[in-house]
Amino acid sequence: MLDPNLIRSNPEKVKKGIASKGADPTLVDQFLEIDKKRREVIVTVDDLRHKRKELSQTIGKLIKESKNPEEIKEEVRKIGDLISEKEKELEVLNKEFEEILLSIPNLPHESVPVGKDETENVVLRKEGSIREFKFKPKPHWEIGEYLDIIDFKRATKISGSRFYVLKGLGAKLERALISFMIDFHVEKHGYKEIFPPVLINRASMIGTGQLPKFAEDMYKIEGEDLYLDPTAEVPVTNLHRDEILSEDDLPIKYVAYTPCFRKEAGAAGKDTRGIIRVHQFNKVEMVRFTKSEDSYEHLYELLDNAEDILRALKLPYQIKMMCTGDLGFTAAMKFDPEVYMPAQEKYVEISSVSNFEDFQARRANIRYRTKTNELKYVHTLNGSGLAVGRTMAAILENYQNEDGSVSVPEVLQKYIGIDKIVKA
RNA sequence: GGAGAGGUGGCUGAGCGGUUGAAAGCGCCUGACUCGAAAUCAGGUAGAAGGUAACCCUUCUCGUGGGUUCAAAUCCCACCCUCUCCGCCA
Repeated sequence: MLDPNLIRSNPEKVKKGIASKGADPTLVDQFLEIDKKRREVIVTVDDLRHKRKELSQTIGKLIKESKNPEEIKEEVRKIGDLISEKEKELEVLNKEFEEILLSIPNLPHESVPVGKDETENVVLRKEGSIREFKFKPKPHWEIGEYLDIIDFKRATKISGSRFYVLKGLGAKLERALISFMIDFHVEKHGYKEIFPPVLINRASMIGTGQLPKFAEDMYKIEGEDLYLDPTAEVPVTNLHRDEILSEDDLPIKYVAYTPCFRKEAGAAGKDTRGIIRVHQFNKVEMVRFTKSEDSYEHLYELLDNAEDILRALKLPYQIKMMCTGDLGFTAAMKFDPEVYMPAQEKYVEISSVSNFEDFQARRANIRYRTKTNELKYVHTLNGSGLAVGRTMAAILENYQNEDGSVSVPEVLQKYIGIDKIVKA
């Protein structure tokens, strides 16, 4: 959430910022109206409670002096009734205040290009070299079925559409990718590995910003206060919810593998073939908690960490900078590395690297104490490193051979034990 | 699931109806001593929401939510969580 004081002192700036993200700028006016009422009632309630406190203490004294306190008791009782009345009013206002604060998106960083939607994102650079095929490259789902390492039909039987089963070397390649990515980030980039739960409570979902606004894209466990993890960002960022860290602890760098579950509501008809858009996929996620002043340095480092995996796998990719309209609810700045898919001759998002500044930290109440005893909100960042299923799809397409086999990228060979996947 | 114990500040831990938002210790900050550090000594140090130009002032918070009372960390009820034992179990 945003700092309420920022909205109060600079409403025009906030309006402009959220409007550039496509949010309704009148949210700011609604906030200011509720905020004003709320503060008025707070003053009233505080005064009444102050009076009650004083009189109650007087009663204590009177009793000690064995004088009759009945008259004052009656007065305090009346004040008490008045207080409960006003408190009810305040409770409603507090709720409205909170709701509206939680529904206002983060402001874009001023250097983010203004744009209305994904068509106005900016490609910053292209990396790696696109292979020239002497034959027509096949899409990954055809390769996967031909090699009998991906089974879509049977996944439909046990679960439904947008699921897939990995078999044999396909399953092993998936495991190899997970291990490779985690080892790489731990050993080369200094992250600490986390293996979190994937059933997550509501408070955590609010902390990172999935709730209350995006409930329709999440799987909820019936009858329990639990949701299926949509990304490791949620459990890992919430590790430090309601904590006060020491400045010496920062930066904290975590890497976690989790399966991710998404309903993909509103994506009907999009990427229906293959393993690009599915309800359950694996992802290795990097999360950082930093001091407020150096989060942007960390953002570029995080982006480079994600790219490092693509470089190691020798996959061609491009870096896209998201414009304001495609930043999403929580990010202040976001880069999407996109991998090249030769069969479709297009780039596909394979990672997403964001700085949330203090937006999540305010929601999740994650602070740190500076050396001079000041309390500040941390900045949180995260980036996929990488989406495992999409990486597998990219490998199948980029490393395919004319005979239908797929070569194994060099860095994965020690994990999978062979250098080529051939039809069994 | 059953029985018992417990949830208090950054941490440990006392308090169990009325200046107790809370003893003590640790940690942290400032100062003294020191060439510097350690040790020692002195002082400071919970968070949030409001009010105020400011010094400061007020309210709320002792797991969460209700209740009793003029007044609740303290008494009562419900729930949540943690620990120990028992049962079940990959």
